[in-house]
Amino acid sequence: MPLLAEIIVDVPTLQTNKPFTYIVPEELEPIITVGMRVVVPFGKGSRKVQGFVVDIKPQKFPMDNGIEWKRISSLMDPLPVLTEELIKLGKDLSHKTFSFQVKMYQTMLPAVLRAKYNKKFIISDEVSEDVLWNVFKGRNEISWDEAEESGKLKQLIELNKEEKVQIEYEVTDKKTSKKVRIVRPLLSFEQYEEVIEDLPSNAKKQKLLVSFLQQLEGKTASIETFKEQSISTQNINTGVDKGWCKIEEKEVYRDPFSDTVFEPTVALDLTAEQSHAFNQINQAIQDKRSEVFLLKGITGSGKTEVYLQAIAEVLDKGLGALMLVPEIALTPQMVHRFKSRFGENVAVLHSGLSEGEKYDEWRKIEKEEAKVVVGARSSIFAPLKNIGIIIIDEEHETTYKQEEFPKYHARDVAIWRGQYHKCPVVLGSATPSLESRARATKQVYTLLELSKRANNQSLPHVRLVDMREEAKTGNHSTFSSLLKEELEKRLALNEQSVLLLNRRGYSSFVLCRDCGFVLECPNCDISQTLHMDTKTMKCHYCGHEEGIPSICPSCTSRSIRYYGTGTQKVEEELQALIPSARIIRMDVDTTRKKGAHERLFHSFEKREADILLGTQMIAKGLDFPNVTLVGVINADTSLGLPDFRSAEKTFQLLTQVSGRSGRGEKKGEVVIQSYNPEHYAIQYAKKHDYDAFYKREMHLRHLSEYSPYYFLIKLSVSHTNEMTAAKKIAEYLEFIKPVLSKQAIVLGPTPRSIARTHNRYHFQVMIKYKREVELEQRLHELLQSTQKEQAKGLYISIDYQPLDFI
DNA sequence: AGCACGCCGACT
DNA sequence: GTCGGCGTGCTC
Repeated sequence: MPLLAEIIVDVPTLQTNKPFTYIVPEELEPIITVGMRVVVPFGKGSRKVQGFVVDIKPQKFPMDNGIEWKRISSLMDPLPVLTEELIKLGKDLSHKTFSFQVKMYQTMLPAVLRAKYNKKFIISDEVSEDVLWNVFKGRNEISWDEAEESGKLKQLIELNKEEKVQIEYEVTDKKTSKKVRIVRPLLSFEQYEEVIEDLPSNAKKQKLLVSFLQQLEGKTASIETFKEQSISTQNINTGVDKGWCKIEEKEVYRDPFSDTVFEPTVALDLTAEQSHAFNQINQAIQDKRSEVFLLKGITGSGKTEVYLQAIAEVLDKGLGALMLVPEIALTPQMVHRFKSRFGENVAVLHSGLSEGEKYDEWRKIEKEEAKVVVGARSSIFAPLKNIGIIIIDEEHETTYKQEEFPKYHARDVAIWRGQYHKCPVVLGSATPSLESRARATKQVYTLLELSKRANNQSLPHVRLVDMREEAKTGNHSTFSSLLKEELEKRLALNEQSVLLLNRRGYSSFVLCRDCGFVLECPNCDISQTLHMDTKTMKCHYCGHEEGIPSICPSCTSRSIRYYGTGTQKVEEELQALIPSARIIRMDVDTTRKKGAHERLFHSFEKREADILLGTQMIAKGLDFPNVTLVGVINADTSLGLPDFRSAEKTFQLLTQVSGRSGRGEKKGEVVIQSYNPEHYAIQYAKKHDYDAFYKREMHLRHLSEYSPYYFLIKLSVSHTNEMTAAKKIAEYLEFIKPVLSKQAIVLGPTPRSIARTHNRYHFQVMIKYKREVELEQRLHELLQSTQKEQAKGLYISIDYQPLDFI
């Protein structure tokens, strides 16, 4: 009985976002498996496209509803690249995130497995001598691109109509494996003995070769090792000719860490708190329970050691472990700790690797050669077959939500996979997101707390500097006298300092230099953004607009102006202020090159500099024992963002960066400069009081009806014509409104902050809601019913639980 | 996405 | 009269 395969084709449109049925050719029947990539003919011209096999079933009836099935052309993989789990996950996620199923599968796989399409012309009938030589250059095929370049495209299309040449579609991928050439000895020890005896005495190189082959005792060795013995490839070739050995190709993995030595480490003794957390997690591992834990541990409390020991338990049971970090390039120390503890069993996936390196790491996981995966967001799709634990470190980080389509959140995926594998999910953070903390209060998650630092060192002492006061005393520089003094003190003591330049988002807003006032929207309680194009202040939520104030509405001062600072400028100022200081600057400019992060961090670690000056990227999980001072140059920038999470983000950032101080023997200090030192986010960060901040912020979120009390959906529309875009979004809103309950709150429609990009006008609507049973379905209907308009240049996008509003 | 079918304007 | 414009609809 013939087999049928259900296939998701690589045609990202709504109409094709479902499986298509194909006949499995007889010769493929024994090898085809669900999860493989295939090449299938698709559409009128039966052009070849890539597809994913999502189901295989026997053909029960000759042809059920009059559809004539086509046959699969070929397989692209010898083994499946997607597991049944990932196929199901991709389907669920595409629905949840309003994106196409193929796109989901493509994001799950390394980029080299993405299809590459080639169009080419093939001679199928006799052609004239002129065509053969001038168009095809003597060959019997020519690629579309080549034909286009040489200007022969028209002629070829003509020939195609005459059926003299055919157009063919080729599907390939960029997959490459790195191969090394190895030498295999072919004779026995005794036989080599004889060969040596028979060699003429002047054949020195050959003698060397034969005795080396003899030493190998039948094992293979790379050509490189022969070269080390000063045996050239040519010498080996002579050996091949004489039948002493042969050259073979062997696949090797590109190892991005090949030149790093990892000293093995053993489990450390756990503190009482750590043990308690570990036992709870371990219980879930042993019971195979899909419990979600929120591990809230202050900076330096040893969360990583708890992760490591939990993973060790998982490995003991023969299962795999998945560990997510915000961005590996920024946390080389974390990778180091994992490699040191679990050695070869660790696969690392992050954006700093080349496509080939990523593919090799991915294959190690697929072949179950590595059971511990450490990586950034997309590693949540690692093809581990039996997962025993999933950990998301720094769970509050926004990098876990992908900003492009498909807009998935790694935390949601983690929980999905945790349920599938019946394993615990651990969300770790010193400053959990309000959403997660609230879920812990409602006992959806289990809260585990680490309130003491592992080295028993107390948290650093934090001092606030009121920059308004500083200005009054005539100091208009970026550095307060206290911060300058403290920096000089560290220099004298030969201790190190970390300076944070807060540039989150660097959205422009106005701030009063005398009283710290930031202009807020009267309707939305978030700061308004400066728009130089229209010379107005705008609210990104509701579209409220007003003039740029020239006098501070709060204190009538004239010092109200645009606020922002660049790293390079600060570095120059700092160097002028303390000429003897050795400074490392870390920002997008100095870290653009591959491996630059590691190099700079390493240099700082070796004490080649006194001060590490950088943006957000220096705030995360770094552990430098010699750092005793952390300075925050401008705590306010992140407060001024037009985002209801700006206080939360500021609190998190200040807490994270403060935690970099005093991790060694010596006690740490923190100096925070601010124009708003009385702001609760800054005050609670100073006191290291997460719980108080949480209570206060939850109260405010409740009052202003934001997350976690309300969910959010963002609908955006864009068009080259401003009127069309505006009209359409209003129309779509009218379509959605009837299914909304009275509880739902609609904000907008409003033009987007950068209202026009790429000559398109953008409008958006936010819907805040608690429970809307029909909303998701209605939005899918909206996408379905607007296909014609979408084809005509109207873009519609839906962002489920967006993290930003800009 | 890409290809065919189909119904209106300027041409051998 | 036709060649070809791209609007519309479908792809196992």
